[in-house]
Amino acid sequence: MGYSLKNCVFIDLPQRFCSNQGREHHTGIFISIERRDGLTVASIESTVISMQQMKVACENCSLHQLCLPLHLDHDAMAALDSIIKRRRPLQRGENLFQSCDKFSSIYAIRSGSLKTFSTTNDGQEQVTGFHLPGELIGLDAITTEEHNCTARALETTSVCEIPFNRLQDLGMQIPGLQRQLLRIMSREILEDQNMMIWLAKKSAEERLASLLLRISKQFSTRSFSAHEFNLSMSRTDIANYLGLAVETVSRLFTRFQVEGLLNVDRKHVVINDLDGMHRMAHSDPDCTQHEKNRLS
Amino acid sequence: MGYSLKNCVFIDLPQRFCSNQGREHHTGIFISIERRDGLTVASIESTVISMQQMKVACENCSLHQLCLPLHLDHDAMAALDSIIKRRRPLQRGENLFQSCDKFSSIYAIRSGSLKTFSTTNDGQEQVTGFHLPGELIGLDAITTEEHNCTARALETTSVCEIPFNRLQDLGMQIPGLQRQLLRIMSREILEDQNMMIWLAKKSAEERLASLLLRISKQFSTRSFSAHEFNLSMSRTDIANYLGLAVETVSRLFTRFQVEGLLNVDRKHVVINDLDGMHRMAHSDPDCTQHEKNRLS
DNA sequence: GGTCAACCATGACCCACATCAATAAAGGCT
DNA sequence: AGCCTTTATTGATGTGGGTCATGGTTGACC
Repeated sequence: MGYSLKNCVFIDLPQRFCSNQGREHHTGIFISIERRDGLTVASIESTVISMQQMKVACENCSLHQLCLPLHLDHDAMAALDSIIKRRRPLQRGENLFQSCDKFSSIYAIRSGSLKTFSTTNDGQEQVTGFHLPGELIGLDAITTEEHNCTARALETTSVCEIPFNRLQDLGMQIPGLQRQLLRIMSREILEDQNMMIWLAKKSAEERLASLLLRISKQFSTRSFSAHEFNLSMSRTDIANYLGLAVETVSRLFTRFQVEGLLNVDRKHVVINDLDGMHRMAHSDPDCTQHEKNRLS
Repeated sequence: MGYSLKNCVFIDLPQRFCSNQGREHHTGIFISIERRDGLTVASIESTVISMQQMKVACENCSLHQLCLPLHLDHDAMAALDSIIKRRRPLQRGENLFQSCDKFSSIYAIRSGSLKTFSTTNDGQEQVTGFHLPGELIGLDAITTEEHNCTARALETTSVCEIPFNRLQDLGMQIPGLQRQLLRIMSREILEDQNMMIWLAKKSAEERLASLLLRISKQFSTRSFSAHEFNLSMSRTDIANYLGLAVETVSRLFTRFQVEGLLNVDRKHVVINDLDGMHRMAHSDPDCTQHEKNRLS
């Protein structure tokens, strides 16, 4: 396993390392070195510097093509930047927002990962998604003006908070921003519908294979390895998300391993046979019909 | 069973009755009389008149509170009205749009009903939704600029076509329109996520009971009976939507009948025991957590 | 180092629902 | 009316994956 500096990313200083815990815009810089698979293997705390010096701006953010893919000029970018609140990172298990919280902002994930889940009235949880850097979450709360699910950090996670009202105001000024928002929400609808298809039609092995392929693809679009990564979520979360029992997920992992498709050691996954996984999934959930037509 | 004139609605003249089939804005008026349950029991063709005389305008439309619930002044409403294309009604089985069609418009359903379904790459269909008057469809195509599912009429169905680009232009002028669009899309995300919960967690009987309750609620918000209605979709569509086998759906209908919850004769459904149905569903899929908190 | 709590793996058993098959009823077409 | 296709119902049988139970790891904390 090789370590590479190209995967060195800048994230906010976790609160426990932070000298001024009280302030919302805390200062400090925390450099973490990530392995190709996204696991943080080392982290260095720098001299504490001011937020201004740090310049964690959308303009410099390697993810802005993912979260709001727009060609904005310097001024528009600065305007967008000015409304974004950067909060202290969440610890594993902390909630970004909870079901029934008043809706005021949407959030762009900068580093780490979260799960979103809602609770049915008979008390059971249903995981509705796993979210990686570059994704926007909280969009489902716009209608109700209250959050309908809880977002919980799966590891140390840092997000940009984007106040929705101010974003709306900005949308009247920056051409294309509104449309981009609609586009992102449209994509989310599409993804949820794809998810409905799996849940209604796919067998357990197809579901797990599809999920692993999707994670693999997400890592590779973020220029990590598509073959080797660490799952940040537990077996229980995976099972819940896929509508299966934990035991089934466990058995499937070992079966995939026996069949030589992958190696798995707890959270660490190495996919040996991507083609075989595709055959196992029997359909790529992220490859839409029109993409397929284009390819063929 | 009583017939009531309050349920008499105006719909477009089906093409086969229409004297000038070629033109997009055909002329003619077709009055259908509906029973409380929404079934068309009689229909009368009037003298052919011009579209201008007919004045099917948003302002007069009984559904505009459902499809774009906004308080617009006369001018804004007229502007909205001017971009809407009213096309000839679809016959049962006709497609409004198909997967891979270029996306240019969203559609508001005026009368009738449609199903949307997508096709997985191994050829099987998955019904992603049933849609009633007042709903907007086609929103999932904004990202890809191509439709990702097919919308097919379940009965004679009339829609308003809303060109998306012109709607976007209008959004820059009419305050609140953009936000309303976001709100509608947000609601769709929410509904899809609820659907994911059923599919992952609910038993067959819970799924069917939930669906029937949802349909009942939809009818009642459109001021039809919540107890008695006609299903416009086939058993196959229901089974497909719920991720079950047709046989299972059929058996469940008879079981619900034996248990005295409802009477069913082919497409005609009378719910005798709404409370019992709620108990059977064991959770109301449309009642979100925050609504529940408010109620308790 | 010891204890406790999560988390994960694996075997034995069983049931809800799919699948297969046969029949019946309804609707469309000539 | 008669024919044919589609749609719905019902029964018999099989199985995928849920449930229950046990034991093994790992990591946090004292």
